[in-house]
Amino acid sequence: MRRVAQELDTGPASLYAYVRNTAELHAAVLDELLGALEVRARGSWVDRLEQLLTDYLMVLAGHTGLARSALLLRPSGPNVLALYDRMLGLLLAGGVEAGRASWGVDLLVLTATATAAEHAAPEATDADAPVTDDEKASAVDRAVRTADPTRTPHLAHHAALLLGGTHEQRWRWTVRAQIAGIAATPLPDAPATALPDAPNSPED
Amino acid sequence: MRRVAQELDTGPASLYAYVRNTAELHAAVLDELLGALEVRARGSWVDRLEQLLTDYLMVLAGHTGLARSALLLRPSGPNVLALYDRMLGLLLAGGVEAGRASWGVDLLVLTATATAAEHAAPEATDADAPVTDDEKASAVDRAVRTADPTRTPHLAHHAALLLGGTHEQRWRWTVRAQIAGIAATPLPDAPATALPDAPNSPED
DNA sequence: ACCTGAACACCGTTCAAGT
DNA sequence: ACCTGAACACCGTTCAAGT
Repeated sequence: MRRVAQELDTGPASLYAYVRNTAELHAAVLDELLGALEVRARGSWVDRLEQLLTDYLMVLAGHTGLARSALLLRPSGPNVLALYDRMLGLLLAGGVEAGRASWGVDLLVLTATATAAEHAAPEATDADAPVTDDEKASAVDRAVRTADPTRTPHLAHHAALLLGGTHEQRWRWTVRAQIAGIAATPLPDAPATALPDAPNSPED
Repeated sequence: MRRVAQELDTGPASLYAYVRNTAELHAAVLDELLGALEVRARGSWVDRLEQLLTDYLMVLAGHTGLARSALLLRPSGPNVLALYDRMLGLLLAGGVEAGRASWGVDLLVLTATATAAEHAAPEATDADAPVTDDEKASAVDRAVRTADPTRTPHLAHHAALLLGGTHEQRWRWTVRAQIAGIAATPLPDAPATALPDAPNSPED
C-alpha cells in the first residue's frame, strides 16, 4: 500500500477510497495482469490447456508478492473468471465428464498458483544476497542426498529421481499427470449437484 | 518472533541465538508438529496414502501461519523427510514406477500444503469479524452463480457442479485423482536420472 | 557463548480534519 | 465524495553492551 501510494505521489491513506484492504488491491492487480494474456490456439486440447496454465504460472512467477497472496485471495474478477471458463471449456472439449472437469479446474489452478508461490524468491531484501531459487533448493538437495538409508530408505535409494529433471520438465509432467487423473477419476457417489439455493434471476 | 519471545519471557532478540530468521523458526515448529503424527495402517495403499496426506493437511490447517509459509519453506527436518519417505514407500508398494512416484510425492505434498494455506483464515485480527471460510468463498460463489452466460458460458452452465461438494469430498477426490494421474503418466523421454554430481561420502 | 534493551526500518489501517 | 497528515499498533532484524 505504501509502495503504490508513493508511486502515485500521495499517502497510503488515500488508497482506501478505492480499495478496502491489501487483498482487494492484490486481486485487482492480478485481474488486470490476467487480462493481458493472449490466447494461443495451437495443438491438442491438452497442449492448449498446458499452455494456458503455463501462461498463468508465468504471470504469477513474474510478480513475487502476488503469487503468495493469490492462494488466499480467491479472486473473482472478470478476467479470472474468463480464464476459468477457458480451462473448463478445454476439458469439456476433451471429453472429460462435466463434474470432473469442474473440480479439475480448481485443482489445476491451485497447483499452478502454488508452484508460482514456491518458485517466487523471498523478495531479495537488499543487494548482495538475492537468495536464488537454486540456493533454497540446495538445502533440500543436501538433505535428500545425504538421507539416512536406514531411517529413510526410499528417499536414499531414489535420491537421483527425486531431485532430477528441470523445472520445466517437472511442471509439464505435473500438468499432464493431473489432467489424466482428472479425466479418469469419478466424483463421489452422492453427486455434488445440490446447492443450497441458486436464484434464477439475481438482482442487478 | 515477538510472540514466541514474549511466551518465553524475553525479548525477540534473544531468539536469534537459536535461529537465523523467521523461516527457520517456522521450519523447526513444522518439523516438531509432524513428529507427532502417528501412523494409521488401515486399508489399501491408496487409503493409507490418503490418510497420511489428510493428517498432514490437518496439522497445517490447525496452524494458520505455518501453512502459509510452508509453501516457501522447503523444510528438510528429519520428520519432514520421514513423511516423504513414507509417502514414497506407499506409492512404490502400489506398484507405481519409481520415477513417477518420486515426482508424485512432490506434487501431493504441494497440493496438501496449498489446500491448507487456502483454507487457513486470515488470522482473525480482532474479535467481532472472524472472516469465516464460507464468507470468503461466498464472494466466488456469487461471481460464479451470476456469471454472464455469454462471456463465460461454461461457468454459467456448470455453476452447480463447480460449487458443489463438501470440502472433504473435494479433498478426497483431489488426492485420488492425483494418485491415478501419477501412476498413469510416464516421465519425459530423457530420463531425469542425471544429477550434477552426487558425492559418495559427504563430509559430516 | 549466550542474552539483553533499545533502536532501526519497515508494515497495514484508522481517524479527525480538510476541501 | 474524495483526499490528506499524522498517528496507532504492529512487524522482523540489528547492534552495542552486558555477563
